[in-house]
Amino acid sequence: MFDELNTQQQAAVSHTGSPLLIVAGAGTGKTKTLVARVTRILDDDADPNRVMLLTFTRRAAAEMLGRVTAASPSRQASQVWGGTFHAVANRLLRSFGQAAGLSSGFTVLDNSDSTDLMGMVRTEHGFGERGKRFPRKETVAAIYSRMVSSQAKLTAVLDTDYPWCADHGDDLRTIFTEYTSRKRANKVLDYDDMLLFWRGLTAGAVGDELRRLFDHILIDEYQDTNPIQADIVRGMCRPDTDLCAVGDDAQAIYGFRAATVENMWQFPDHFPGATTITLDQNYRSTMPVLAVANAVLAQSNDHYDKALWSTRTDGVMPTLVTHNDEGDQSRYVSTAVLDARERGMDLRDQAVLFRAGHHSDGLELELTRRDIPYRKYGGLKYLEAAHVKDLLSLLRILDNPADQLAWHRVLSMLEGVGPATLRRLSDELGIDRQSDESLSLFIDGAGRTPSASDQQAQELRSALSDCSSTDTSPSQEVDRLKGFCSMVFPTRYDNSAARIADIDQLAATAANYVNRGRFLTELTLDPPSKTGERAGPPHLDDDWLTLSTIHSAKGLEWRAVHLIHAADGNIPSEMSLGDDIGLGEELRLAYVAMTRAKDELTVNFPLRFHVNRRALDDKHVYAQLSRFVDPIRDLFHEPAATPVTEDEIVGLADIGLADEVDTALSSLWD
DNA sequence: AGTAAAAGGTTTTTT
DNA sequence: ACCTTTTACT
Repeated sequence: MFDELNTQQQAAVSHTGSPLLIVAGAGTGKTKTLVARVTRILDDDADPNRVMLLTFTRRAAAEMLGRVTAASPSRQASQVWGGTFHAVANRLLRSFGQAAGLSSGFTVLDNSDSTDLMGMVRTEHGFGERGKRFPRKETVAAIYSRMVSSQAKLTAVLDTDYPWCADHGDDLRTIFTEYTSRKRANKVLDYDDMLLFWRGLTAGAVGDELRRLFDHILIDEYQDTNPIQADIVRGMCRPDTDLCAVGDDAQAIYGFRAATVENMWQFPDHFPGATTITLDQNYRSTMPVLAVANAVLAQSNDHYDKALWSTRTDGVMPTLVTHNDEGDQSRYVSTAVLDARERGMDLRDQAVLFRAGHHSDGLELELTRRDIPYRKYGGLKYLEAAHVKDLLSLLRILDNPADQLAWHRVLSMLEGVGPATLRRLSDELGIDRQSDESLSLFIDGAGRTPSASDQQAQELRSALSDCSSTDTSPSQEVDRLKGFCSMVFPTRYDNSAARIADIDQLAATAANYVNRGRFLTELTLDPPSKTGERAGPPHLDDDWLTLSTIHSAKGLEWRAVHLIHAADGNIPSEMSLGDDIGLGEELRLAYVAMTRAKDELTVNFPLRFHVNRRALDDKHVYAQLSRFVDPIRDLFHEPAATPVTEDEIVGLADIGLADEVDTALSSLWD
């Protein structure tokens, strides 16, 4: 493995004796180098349990460790502490949390949970009541999170990022105070808490103990860490800890989450004596693709002294295609994907990338019509679907009866329970007082539920009873609770059958776990990405096209990349036009998207797009090509706009059918 | 009074 | 698809 590396990569792998920063441009073999370095460390007889590999997603960690194992299973790479900052934080807090006054049975709140809790507090304090404008709960939660993770004062955050909320500083303070104490009382932690508590532990009494746990710490995607994460890294290092961080400042795209490239730039200051090694030979893409990517980056105000180069000087010019509207774009891309497959590129060698989750809506319809299997990453998560949250809330009250948020959600599922009844029930069950008795009280019949829901309440009580009294596995519990869901879903949701089917899928996922709490935590820290609904069960198709937001595509590569909706306002997003910092990030996003392509890059741009998301009306605007692409059009091949021919629509029987049906219908009243 | 049904308006990116 | 607001029922 070592022999296959270039000189710089080899240096990065074998370096010892001081902290190491690897500055690795896109496609320069960063993963390969990290894998080789972990391998080398284990071959040097390190105890795998004393090696920590922090990555941006759990998938990345699993993949890297898998590759270490593949070379030689005896290395026991699975023992390495691999995962995201949050996943490792969770693991450490379960064992050491007591030192910080944390109950080991805490529940983790995901984003929408914390937003809901924020909303609960907001409503209870009567903010935003009729007439008075007040930031929405999403905004309140976003302000809070930005404040916490950037470690800035509330007033500073309001000034720079939320000037229109500046008037509500005092009310926000009230909400934040209450939100925090509510979290503690409910024994729940939000994402930010996990990092804060980890950092707190390193600074506290058990700090030395923590620092003794690991001899080797490796961190991937260091440019996308926030100040707290940088503190954690410093806090986990002894003077002799072997530290290695890898990053690329040109690919920093998580500024909205308070990540800062300062962490990379200050690495030599934070870790005196640090060595820096730069990787700049790109092994991924052809020169024509890199020429475009480099030209995008060169437009930045920031100075990136990296021009990627490759020995792959052959290759086709990237293509820039202008379409009339989104429909044309969807049809063109679908056809292009199939054409590429005919030329020998499997669907799995191709990806469609876009700025925002909903940008693929139209394309997904077209792919479904043509029976092209796909998987979508990023965008709306399966876990965020209301009915899935319903079921998870049921599991959560079993796991942590102090979880007020989960109780509220569960009780509201009952017919006839609105805000008023909910308040009364909470009182009768002691939910607002975080009584651990709430669950047993409820099971034993406490809490006067409305008569309209007698049957439902009875089923709920008995289901909860079955799941809490006997020694049941998570999947059995999901299965048992499904009965209650089937009673409640039909009145609550439109397509209840499909939603109940989703519960089955959840039961299947649960089958991999023996412990309910663990199941819940892993699900929130590493949510399964939603697959296209028509793509079928994941394992039936062995070849599928990837649809992904640019953010979720980080670190991945495909032979062919189709970038869609490259209009100004989408890339860069119009939300980010306010300041140079935002704009810079959008530019890097475009750069990340383009550097995912190995052989073929196509940039698509629909001239006309609907103002309203669901395109229910015909309101539209004419868009301009992305400002990042327009100045460098000469680096692209631009085919003459070819209208989609009728041939390409063959097989789409419903085109004519819709007219037929409409005619038949109107004949009823004409 | 309190809940349910209907209408209206909104969504960047994610651990 | 979802959340909030409005209106209509009990």
